[in-house]
Amino acid sequence: MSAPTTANSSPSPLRADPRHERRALDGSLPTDRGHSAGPRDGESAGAGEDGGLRIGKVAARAGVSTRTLRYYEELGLLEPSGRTAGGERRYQTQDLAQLERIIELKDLLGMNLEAIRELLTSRARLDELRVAYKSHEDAPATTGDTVRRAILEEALALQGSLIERMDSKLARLAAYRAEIRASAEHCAALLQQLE
Amino acid sequence: MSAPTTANSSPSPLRADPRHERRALDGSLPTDRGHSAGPRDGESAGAGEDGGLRIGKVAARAGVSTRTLRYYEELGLLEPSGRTAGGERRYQTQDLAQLERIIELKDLLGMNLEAIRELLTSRARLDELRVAYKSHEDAPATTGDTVRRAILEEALALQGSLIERMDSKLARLAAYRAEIRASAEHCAALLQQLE
DNA sequence: TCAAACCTTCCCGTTAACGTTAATATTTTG
DNA sequence: CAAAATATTAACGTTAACGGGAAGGTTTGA
Repeated sequence: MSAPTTANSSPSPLRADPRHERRALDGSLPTDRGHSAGPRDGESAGAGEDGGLRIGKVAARAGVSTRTLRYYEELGLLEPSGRTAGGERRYQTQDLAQLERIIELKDLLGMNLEAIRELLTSRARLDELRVAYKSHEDAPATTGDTVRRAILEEALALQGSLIERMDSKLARLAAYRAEIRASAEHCAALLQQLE
Repeated sequence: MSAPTTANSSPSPLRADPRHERRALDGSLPTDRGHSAGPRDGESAGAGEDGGLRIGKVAARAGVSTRTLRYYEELGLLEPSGRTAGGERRYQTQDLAQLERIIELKDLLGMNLEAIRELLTSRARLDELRVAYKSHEDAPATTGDTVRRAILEEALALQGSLIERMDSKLARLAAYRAEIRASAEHCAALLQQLE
């Protein structure tokens, strides 16, 4: 039911990983997908070579409908990194990751899409902060420290509230589980007596 | 499609008599039964002394609307233990507990009301099973054991599936938390460096 | 090359879970 | 006991989160 291809090697969001060179939500991917003389098809038909995945493929992989993806885009939750000249959406790896997050937040925390959008906006903000942090890394300490501190503190606050939220849910879930568990053990004990 | 004439006074045939006292599950609301000399109003309004709580009070305590309570009743999720001669709903302690469960299941597990109804039906079934179990407690072991065993096994299966469900959710939630947590700690470390 | 498959943007429909209002009855309280 | 508060049923309205189809353009595989 879940995506089998769990390339779950997602690094910590705030980790300074230079490989992740994604700018802001500009989405200005070069629509020029020239046929360079290369391997013309990796292995899957639905996926463009380097242009990204088509919507149908993404939907199938994530177990949602194409309508859902377009809806998420309409709400500002998930924007494909690019489009073809003809206007087709092309999703890339980070878009898939984003979709995963959306689905997780929806299923796990039961958040509605608007709340998720806000949260993801915060998350995007964190990415921005990270970039900003890096860009101030070599600034003179006099002004740079102030900026860096502010950035980190904002990030910490964001994450703190998220964690708080999750902890609350975790605790309540655990309590509920314990309740059921106790009753189950009682049953089990009774069954034991019959042996 | 759905007939508007919802038989509101249809006692669930499968429902055990709800008058017996529940013993697990607190369901303990501040039973301010003490009307000693002092601030006399306390909560005189809304709560009948022994007839149970009126719908408005129950709704307020649970943080839902009266409409919601009636809706839950319409769906067969929550039926007040009694009614007044005039037809007003009167909720008792076990009804409040039931409402709590509904809300928990909705919020925590993100279940829809239909699924909750099924689950609660199962739970009611468990209560029945317990009653049946007790009533067979002094039956001759030849036939009694068979019945008891079947009862307990059904109960165990029900609880097992519930726990499984919760565990899955717990694990995923914990994983998600860890992810956020790691990034937060990275932030904290960076902040530390600035000191 | 060319049909099949897939995509695009509207736009209306659906379902769950209530909200809201209306017209009326009941309960509480001064 | 009468007013005020709260309740009842019934009916229609709303919102979120999509589903589904039409009319037409784009990509793709043979």
